[in-house]
Order: sequence, then structure tokens, then C-alpha cells
Amino acid sequence: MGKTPTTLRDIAKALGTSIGSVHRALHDNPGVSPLTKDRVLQMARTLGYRPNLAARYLSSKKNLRISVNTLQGTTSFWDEVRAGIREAASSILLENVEVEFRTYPRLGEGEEEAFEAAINDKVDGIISFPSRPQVLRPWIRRSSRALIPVVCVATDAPNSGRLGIVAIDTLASGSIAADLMGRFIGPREGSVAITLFDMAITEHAEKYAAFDNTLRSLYPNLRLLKPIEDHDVEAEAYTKCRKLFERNPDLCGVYVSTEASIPVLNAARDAKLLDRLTIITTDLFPDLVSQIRSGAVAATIYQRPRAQGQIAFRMLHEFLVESATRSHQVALTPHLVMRGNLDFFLQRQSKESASEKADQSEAPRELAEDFA
Amino acid sequence: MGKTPTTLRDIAKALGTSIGSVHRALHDNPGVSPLTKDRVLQMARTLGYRPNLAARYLSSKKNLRISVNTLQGTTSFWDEVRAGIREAASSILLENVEVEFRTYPRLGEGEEEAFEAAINDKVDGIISFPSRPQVLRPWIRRSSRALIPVVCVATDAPNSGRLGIVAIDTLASGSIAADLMGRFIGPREGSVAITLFDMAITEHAEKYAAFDNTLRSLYPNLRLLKPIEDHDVEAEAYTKCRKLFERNPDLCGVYVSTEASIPVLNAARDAKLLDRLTIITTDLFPDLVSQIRSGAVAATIYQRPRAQGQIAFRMLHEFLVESATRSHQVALTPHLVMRGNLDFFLQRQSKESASEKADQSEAPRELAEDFA
DNA sequence: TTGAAAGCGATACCAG
DNA sequence: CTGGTATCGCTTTCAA
Repeated sequence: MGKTPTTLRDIAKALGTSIGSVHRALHDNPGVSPLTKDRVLQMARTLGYRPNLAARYLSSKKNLRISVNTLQGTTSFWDEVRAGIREAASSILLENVEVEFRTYPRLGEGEEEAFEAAINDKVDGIISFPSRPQVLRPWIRRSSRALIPVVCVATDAPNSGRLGIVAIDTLASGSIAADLMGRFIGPREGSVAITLFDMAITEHAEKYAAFDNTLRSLYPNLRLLKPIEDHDVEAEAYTKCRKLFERNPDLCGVYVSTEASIPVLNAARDAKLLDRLTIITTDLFPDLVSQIRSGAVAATIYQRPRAQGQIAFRMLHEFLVESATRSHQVALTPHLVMRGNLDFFLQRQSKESASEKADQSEAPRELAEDFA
Repeated sequence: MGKTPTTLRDIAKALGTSIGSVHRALHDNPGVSPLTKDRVLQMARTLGYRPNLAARYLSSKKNLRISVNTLQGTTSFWDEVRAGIREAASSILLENVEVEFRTYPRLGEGEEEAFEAAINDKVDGIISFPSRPQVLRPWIRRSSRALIPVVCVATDAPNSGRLGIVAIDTLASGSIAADLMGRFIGPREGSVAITLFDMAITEHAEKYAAFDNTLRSLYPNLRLLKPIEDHDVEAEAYTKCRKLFERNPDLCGVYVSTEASIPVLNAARDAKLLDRLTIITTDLFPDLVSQIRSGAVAATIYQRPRAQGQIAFRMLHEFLVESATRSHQVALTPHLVMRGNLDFFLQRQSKESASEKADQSEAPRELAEDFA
């Protein structure tokens, strides 16, 4: 134990070669004979060589550039994600990281262009929200082939070769929603509905499954209806809900598993069902606040966008700086917001955005938000 | 903007002095004339000098030592806190940090000795759980005077001069507990009890106040009884609860705001009240699992010991390495565990402890747990 | 009290 | 293809 860490010199000396060759071999730079390269790699392993990051950073002038491709602020969600990324970036001790934000105006619009731009710009890594995973998949593949790692936030792009994914835990979200729903509604019989964006999105299908399972095993008195897909179109959500309400007079609860809760609430209000339904929503944004306070929304499941951003950044940075071995799949525990602790969350949000504006002022910045 | 960062050389050149003097002045080392020292400090400020941490780390051989003074594992709570600290320590890029664990066997026993030992050992910083804040206060003061910063975990030591505090948010905990209690119990009238360690502990008094306020404003049908102080003595908790149950036949819920939920549950079972009471507990440990699964415990408020450890470590490290401006008061959002998402938490815990044992093996380590 | 200089470990360039 | 070496910014030691 103890022992001074192995350096390039050590490897060079042990092999009777030069520090330059060792360096080249380790980075498979051009101009090393296959033989020496092998021997160096071998020796590095047996000696347990680990690069000294301080030395590396000190001598190399180049800085990392990472591109953040996300949706423009429809709600505050993506603003929070970006804030989390900025925060994490600024808390890097050895600050040589440059973050470039590329945003697209609407779901699936300009997404590919942003990706292409990032690749052409030869950034070192990409954090991306793949609103249409299937569409983005080839781009992520291309990026990986160009050795540009991609970390997905909020939504996964399966089988795309992405380096990692940071999202809310769908299982935990769906099942806590179901458990709360069952407890809130109580022992009476009835049906329950769930709305989501599209069953083709992995996360949404998983939330549905978790909600279904938990409801089924713990609250057999409640019957889960077929999921309502809203495709993030307000009108679609509204009309589908109205229809739902008409057809299911025994409906006693709705779980809105995406941010699109406003049309659902409107539909419920217009159908004069607001006080008969137990509504559980997702995330926290200005329009939702009064609904929670009034009791129309019993609880909302907060997806912690800021924490998602922070973790995505760290994941990418760690990989870039030392090919880190850590898990590249992070599923965050959702937070629960109800009337009782609503003010707590609002305060926290306002405090965070306030200190953000202050930025390089004297105002003490908050420590990073959660992780996992 | 941009501009190359100011270095010691820059300051020395600007002042026509040597880099050595500048260094000595900046670190108020002995052997600098008051005059030069002033001029250096002045110039450093106007030039906006910020030390290059990579260079500093590279050239200086000394490593930081920090002492972690916590309770021995009564439950898994402190093991988790320590695990979080180890995790955070090992994820430091520029690893020159040594963590020394000093544990004490029981509340208030050996606590002062551990502190004294740490100070005498001249550690660079201390993370401490002050189980008896009043008792530890003079030690923390002494430590601060010796320029050894102290970060408190889980419990604060007010007015002690401690550098910072990481704990669960008491307001959020108490109020979400109250809100859930009210929702779970429903509209019927009745009384509700809360147990805690001692009202003299700030955190406990705050949880009580938050619970009380929320219950009062949202659920006037419920009446909160005087708090039960258990002082972490099982027998005390048990007998006090039995008495409570006898005297309050209209009792319909209990919020156990500390980890000491088992005696309360036993008392309820023995009094044949288990299925009539809505019980909300705190934290998650093996004995609690079956109680949650059986429905005896409706929900438990998880205090995220691992995250507390991680954040405490980061806070201290940041301060030590660059006198960081960040907030030194972190209040974590508690997590909610119910039957529905219980397995999620158990899986997460087991996964984490598994990868911990693996340690330097190939097994991918988990990314840090939450923050804030 | 001050100045000068030898490292720390990796990068990058130049000459062989 | 390979070996040597200046360099990054700071700490630390040694002379002056």
C-alpha cells in the first residue's frame, strides 16, 4: 500500500525507452512501432499506471467543448436542465470546459440540424434530449463513430450507441403514483386513467407498466383504463379526456405522466369533475402551482430537471477526462410535491434562479441540487 | 473577455519583485515585509489572480486529511453516510485526500474524545455528527480557532462556528408527513401523535412545527397531541406510546419523526391498534421493510444518508481547496418510500453496497446518489 | 527579507 | 519511428 503512483518515466525506464514513446503508445498516436506499443501497454497495465490529471491539465492547453442539445423552454423544465448543466460545469475544479447550447424550438423540429451542427463543429461530447429517439438514432450512431460520446437526458435513445442516459426512474414514478392514487381514493371501486405522450417512448411505456402493476397488486378495487396518448397536443389531450369522462362515469382518478396536465385539468373542470377526481400530475411549473394549492391536483411527481442536468454533465465530463468506469445509466428518484411542501419547492426554485442571475457577484451560490 | 489567467509571474513582474515573494505574501508565510505583502495582495486583487489548482496540486506533495466523526452503525444510517463520504472522496479528480473515520459507540459517548483526537491529530477538516450539540459546541469552537473547519451532518450545532451543515430539510419532512397523514386518514375527526428524540434538538423542534402547521392549516379535522420524546430509549418510547394509546381512543395516526419506529410499532401491535392507525415513519432499515410491505407503515420519509455524506464531503473539500463561496447550508429534500416503490429503494441500496464491496474491481460503480 | 532555481508529471515539438 | 527537452503554474529549498 502507499507506493508512489506510476508515472510515464517509470514505464519508460522499466522498458529502457523514452518518455515520448510511452506517451505516444498510450494515446495511440501515429509513429510508434507495434512492438513498442504493445510492450508499453503491457507495462502500463502491470505497473498500474494512472495518468496524473493535474499534470495533464497543466501542460495541455486545449479545453473540452461540449454541446447541449435541448428543447427551448416550453415550460421551465429545459431551462432547469440547462441551469443544472451550467452549475455542474462551473463547479469543475480544473475548469477548462466550454459549454455550447443548441436549442430547438419544438418537439422534433431542428433536432437533427442541431446534432449535425455539433458534430461538424467537432465538439468533444454531446448532451442531448432525443425527443424523437428513432429519428435521432442514426445521428447518435454517427456521433459515436466519430468518437463523440453522447449522453441522453430525460428520454433514452435505445440501441443508438449513446454513452449514457440520465432520466427519472420510471418504475419509481409510476409505482409511487399508483400507491398514492390508491391511498387517496380509498377503498371504493372505480376506474383510473393515465395520460402519456406516446406508448412508443420507452419511458412512457415503463411508467404505464409500473403504474398498472402497482395498482393491480395493491388496489384491486381500482381498474386501470387504456392509456390516453396526447402527443403533446393540447387539443388532443382535451378532447380525449372529455370523451374519457363521458364514457367512464365511475372514473375516480387520473395520473398525468407527462408535463401536459393543463388540458386534462381544463377538461375535468369543464366536465365539473374537478372535485370528484384525484389527479396526480408530473413536474412543477407556474401554471400548476395554483392547481396544487387549490387541491385540484393532489400531488405532482417532480422530475428534478436541475439534478438531471447536473448528473448528465458530470457523467460526460468524467468520461471525457478519465474514461470513467462509473455507471452510465442513472435513474433519479422522483420527488413528491403536495400542498404541504409546495412552498418548500417554490422557495428552492426561486432561490436557485436568483443566485444564478447573481452569478459572479458576491452572493453565495447554492450547492449543487440532488443527485440520483 | 478571455485573456490568459493571471499567474504568480504576472504579479511579480507587475511589481518588479520575485515570484517567491509573491507566493509568500499570498500565503502569509513568514519572511515578507509588510510593505511588499500589502502591495502583492493589492496587485493580486486588481489583476484578479486565481490560483491554478492543477499546478498547485502538481507541485505540492502534501495531501488533505479529513476526519469523519460519526456514530457506529446502530442502524444502517451512519454506514450509509460514511459510504457516501467515501464515494465522494474517491471521485475527486485530483485525489490527494485521506479520510480518517472516528466512530463512537453510542449517542453522546466518546464523541468529545473523537473530536479531541482529530484536533490533536491536526487534520485539515472535520465532518461531524453532533449527537449532543450543546456538549460538542465548545469543541467545534476550539476547532475553528485552530482553523480546522467543521461540517455537521444530520444535526446542526447552532452558534458553534461550524463551517456548514448538511441535513434533511425539516420543513419539507414535517409538512409532507402531515399532508400525507391528512390525505390517508381522510375526512374523519381524530387526534394524531408525533414522536421525536428531544425538543431541544433544533431539527426535531422544526419538524414538529412544520407538521403542526401543515396539519392545522390543511386538516382541521385532525388534532395534534403533545410531542412524545423518546430520547432514543426503546423502553421509554414503548411505554409512552402505550400510555398515549390508552388516553387517546380517538387517535388515528402517528408520525415517528426519528428512526426509532420499532418500539412504536410494537406498542401499536400490542395494543391491537395496528390496523386502525396510519403510521408514517422515518428512514429505511431492514426491520422496517416488512412493516411497510405489510401495510403497517403507510409511508416512510427517507433521509438519504448517502447523499448527506456526499454533500458534506464536497462542501468541506471545496472549502479546503478553494475557499469556495457556495452555500454552507444544505437542506435535502426527503424521499418518500411506500409499498409501491419500496423495491426500487431496496434494489438501489443493495446495488450500491454491492458495488462498494467490489470497489477497485471492474464492476462499474454507481454514479453519485442525489444532491440537495 | 528576498531572488533564483529545482522539481511535480504530462504534452508537444524538434532533431536525430 | 524514436529520444530528448521546453513548457505549464505553483511549491519549496537554497543562496544571497
